[in-house]
Amino acid sequence: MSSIKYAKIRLSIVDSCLLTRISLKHILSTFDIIEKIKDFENADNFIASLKSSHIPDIVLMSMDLNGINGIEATKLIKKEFPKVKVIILSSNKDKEYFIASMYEGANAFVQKSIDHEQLMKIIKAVHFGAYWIGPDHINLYKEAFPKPDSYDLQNLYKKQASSFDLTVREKQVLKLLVEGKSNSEIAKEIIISTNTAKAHVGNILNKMHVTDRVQAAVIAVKSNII
Amino acid sequence: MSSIKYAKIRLSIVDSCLLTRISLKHILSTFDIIEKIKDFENADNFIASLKSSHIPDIVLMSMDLNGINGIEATKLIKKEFPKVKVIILSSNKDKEYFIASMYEGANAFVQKSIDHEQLMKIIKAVHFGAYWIGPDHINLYKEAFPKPDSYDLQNLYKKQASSFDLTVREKQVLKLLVEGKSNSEIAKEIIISTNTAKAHVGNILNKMHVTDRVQAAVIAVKSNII
DNA sequence: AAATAAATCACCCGATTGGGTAATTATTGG
DNA sequence: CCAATAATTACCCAATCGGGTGATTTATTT
Repeated sequence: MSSIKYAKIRLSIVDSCLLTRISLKHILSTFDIIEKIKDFENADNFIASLKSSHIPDIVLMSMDLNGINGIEATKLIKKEFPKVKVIILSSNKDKEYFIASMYEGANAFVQKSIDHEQLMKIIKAVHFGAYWIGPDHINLYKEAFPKPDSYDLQNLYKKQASSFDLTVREKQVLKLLVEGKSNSEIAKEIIISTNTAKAHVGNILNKMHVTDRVQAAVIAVKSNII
Repeated sequence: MSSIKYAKIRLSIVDSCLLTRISLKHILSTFDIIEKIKDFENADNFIASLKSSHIPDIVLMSMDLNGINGIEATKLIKKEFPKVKVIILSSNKDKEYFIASMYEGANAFVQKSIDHEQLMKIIKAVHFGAYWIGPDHINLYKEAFPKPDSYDLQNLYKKQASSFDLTVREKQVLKLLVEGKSNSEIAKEIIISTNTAKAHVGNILNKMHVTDRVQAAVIAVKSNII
């Protein structure tokens, strides 16, 4: 069987609870893919250690920590040591924890309730470059990406503005309208008369099938017609 | 060494190009983790095959196909057969392809330029449940998630509405305002007088530090104060 | 050359808005 | 219990808005 060779993995563990650190270290050290494991009781110490020398491939980072928490730690780590993969371990599956962790570039968001074999698989997948998102968060993950406007590969995210057939000038006016400018302010900005600005806005409302500028602005913002 | 055991993987390949299908099938079949490989020249045939019987664990789906494309196919597959993992193979690294694929629930978005060993690793990681996002798209991935408003675990996504200190009633009015309703329509909707609606709107404008309802609506939409 | 569309401006009119000021009634937190 | 806040309404006023209708100029297309 053509088995995949994994390079040895240098691991660090950051958790405020000593017993957790000891246990995790013990059980993970039985996998000889793991080269060495260092542990830290808080993120500050861990980050300080990165600066002095030993940079691990992966860090298992608990969410609740004394000092800076797992999310902020992820941000700092990814900023200065982007090669370090971060696996967030959370006992809380609060979706906001997940979303914020992902925003900061975490490679995995893992419930502490999983067993060590699963964790090991996740560590390997992450080491290879994968992201791991638990079943509880898959929907959030999907929703994080915008829905395509069509399934035509050429027009996946074709702005709806063009489907409204707004002219160049009208898009320009719409943009100012979205900024909350009045007709006369719009007029001043692009050097036309207030009457013309008014005419443009009227045409925009017609084309967008709405009856007032607030609706036009909301649709413009929601559908990214900048 | 405590090696991870992978269950055999049933694979399908969907690509319009016969040569690609043959070559891929040939090279992947040298990995005996792969149980059997079926191939299809378009997504319609593949999806039809799912309905008749043989459901694979993973499908390698080309983006450009005759008939429905890889993205739409992903949508249909995930809707009816959510257990099937979809790996999108694209020769084009257009970010819109990536984003749309991810929205539809693809498990990996892979450039066709990778080699078979890497592909195999990705297949394994995906089979376990991981997501794989290539280095070209990591930034897009990060940006897909909203930035936290703070690093306090209790207030990661505290809506800015509360920083505007809008009352419950005001938020209710703001919501209707965002829908493009006039003061009198708002009044009818929540059964208050037009004067009261007007007063609420005035207070909202003050609290949000804007001078007209369009700006309030735009800020509300952009900052998710629904 | 003719037709079409985009951009420009004017004038009218009734409805709506935003900014004040002021007052009444809960409700709630010290 | 008292002060503060929220929610309610009224009235006034100037400015703005949205809906018409109509007209001119300049490109672009046919």
